[in-house]
Amino acid sequence: MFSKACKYAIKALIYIASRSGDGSNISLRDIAAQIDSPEHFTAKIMQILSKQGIVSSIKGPNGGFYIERNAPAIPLFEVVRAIDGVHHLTGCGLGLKNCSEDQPCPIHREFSEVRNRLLQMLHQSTIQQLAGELTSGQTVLKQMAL
Amino acid sequence: MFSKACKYAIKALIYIASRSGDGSNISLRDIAAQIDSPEHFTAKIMQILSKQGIVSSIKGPNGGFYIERNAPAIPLFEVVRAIDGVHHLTGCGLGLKNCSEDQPCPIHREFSEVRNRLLQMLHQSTIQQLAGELTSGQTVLKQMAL
DNA sequence: GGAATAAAGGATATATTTATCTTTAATTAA
DNA sequence: TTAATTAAAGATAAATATATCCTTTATTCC
Repeated sequence: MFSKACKYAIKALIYIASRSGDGSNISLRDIAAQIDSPEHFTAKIMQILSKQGIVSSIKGPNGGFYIERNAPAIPLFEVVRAIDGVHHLTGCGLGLKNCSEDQPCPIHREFSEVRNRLLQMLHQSTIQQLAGELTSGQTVLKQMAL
Repeated sequence: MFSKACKYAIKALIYIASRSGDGSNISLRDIAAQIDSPEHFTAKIMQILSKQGIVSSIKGPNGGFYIERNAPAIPLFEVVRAIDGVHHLTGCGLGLKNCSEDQPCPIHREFSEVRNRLLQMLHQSTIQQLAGELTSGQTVLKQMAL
């Protein structure tokens, strides 16, 4: 559904949000350790998120990434859009160039319904809300390896 | 959502089903032309579908692929399973190894709901039903290029 | 100013997916 | 039996996604 890069991005942002607000910055190393991701690859993803203004960063000692406490909530949709783009969220399920009500692909109707659900979910769920559930221990970002 | 290979598979099967039943076999070249796919890549996909018993084939002149007219309906789920596997339909949305109600990832609940919808859709929609809609002109398998 | 820290950026490597090319095997028809 | 046709199979290439490594830039602390 989401690329690995996008999964890392979502997890990283939730972790940062769960630790941000007290003025401390979260280092890449910390992020990668907490979400169980390859550090350098995660760095690339953070750079994209940073350029897009989804996350802020500071260089140097005690530097790292952060999200302003009173920043507007970030819908998951924004993250997916930044990393995976919107095509797979809006394009034809079977890859037709101009699939529409007018000239629908064989799964147009059925697929639209499912994907509208997904879009609705991505717009409703925010990083901050999910970070809250992480902080309260209702959810986890990684698990023991087998 | 689906890999390119899977999209080709779905389109190919719908086309074959829409033309099968009168005893004629559909050649690879015909399929690739009708669904606008790379012929040799499509061949690989058809080989997988053939090995899995989802489609039948005959070599030689007048040979090709076919689906028995009175064969049991093929749910889309079977096709996706054969080509993309089930992991992305059942695994954790964020890639956790043992995501569950017990130890849920941050998007577990929201994602499960969406994906159950998708699974429901994949189980309900069948190649034969979609082929019928193609035959009756309600849907199309390809469109003019830009 | 110099050393240490941490993100940014660039270059490269690996893995996977997608695509193409060539050969082989099976079948048909003449 | 030979030639033609078509799927199957194997090998290779190209494109993309994932991952790693090295250098540069900004900042902090001493």
